[in-house]
Amino acid sequence: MGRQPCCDKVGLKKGPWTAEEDKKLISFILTNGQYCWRAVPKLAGLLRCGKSCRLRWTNYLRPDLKRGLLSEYEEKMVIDLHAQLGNRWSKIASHLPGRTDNEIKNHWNTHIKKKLKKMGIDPITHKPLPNANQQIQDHPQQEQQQLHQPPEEEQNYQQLLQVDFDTKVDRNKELEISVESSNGSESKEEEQIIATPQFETMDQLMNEFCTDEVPIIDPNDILMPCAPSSSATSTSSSNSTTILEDLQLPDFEWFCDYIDSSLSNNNNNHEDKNTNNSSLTLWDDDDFTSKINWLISEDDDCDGPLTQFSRTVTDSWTFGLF
DNA sequence: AAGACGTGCAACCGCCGTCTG
DNA sequence: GCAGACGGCGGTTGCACGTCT
Repeated sequence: MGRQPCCDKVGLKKGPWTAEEDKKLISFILTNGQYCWRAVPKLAGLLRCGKSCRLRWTNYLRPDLKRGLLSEYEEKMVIDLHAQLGNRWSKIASHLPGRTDNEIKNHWNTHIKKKLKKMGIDPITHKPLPNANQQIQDHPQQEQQQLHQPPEEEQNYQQLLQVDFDTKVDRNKELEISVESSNGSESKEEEQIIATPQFETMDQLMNEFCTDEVPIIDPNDILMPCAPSSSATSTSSSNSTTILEDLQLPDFEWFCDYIDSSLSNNNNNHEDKNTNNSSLTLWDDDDFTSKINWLISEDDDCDGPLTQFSRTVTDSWTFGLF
């Protein structure tokens, strides 16, 4: 006999999640943490299968997620990592704190692919498209010349991938990403990939990550304000800065202080949490839970922001808050 | 103004390796 | 050891929204 089925799949709801369902899922995980997705729907009062709950949580509700379009820096990383790893989106995502594999996959398919094709680069092989090769065969003299002078599109591609080192250093200072050194569990193939990055400027960058581990995010990262999205979708392009100001939300410092004191007061917990997900440190504190309860409050007399504003608006700032 | 078309993204589907009873 | 569920992953779909005609 194997395990019990995760759900009977009868009468389960599908399709987009409602704010109500989100609240239930958030409340449940805040209270119980994430341990057994099979049990989550029943215990949380959701007519969803555990898989759907897990997906919703990891791709959308997780507090350490960044929202909005990928930055130029992140996009460069995605392109380079894709050149090395292929469509292994989860691996790629593990190098980009706060980004999900789904998000990166979507961004690749909708933005980067087109960008590369426009530049004459095959998004699969990361090499010039066959047309360019054909031209080389037709004009061998040009080929010789191109050995010394890469074609324009390739130069553009290199420029696209050329991460400004100063920017990178500043960015890393800003993020202060905790890096776990590779423990040798990686496959040799992947070690080779990481050890010999395609682009020199990515070399140090790649060595700072363990490919299989999601980089531990400094709590301060989670607090970074969401950059106003330039997405075409109206829902995600709301001006979060203005909204934050309008809301007069409490200073984010309380959360930094909370994390700092929490971690310094309990080293053992810190270690345990690090092995899991730094964001999960949130769930253990009653005070924090009460704050979240306030955020998602349904009380008519004292509505939390999540109930006061439309979902699209809250999306843009709650994650910044976290 | 309205229908057609294009775009972006959340969510689903199905496969696979791992784990459990 | 085995059957079957779990969790993770990548591919795909469907819908909402924006733009074009």
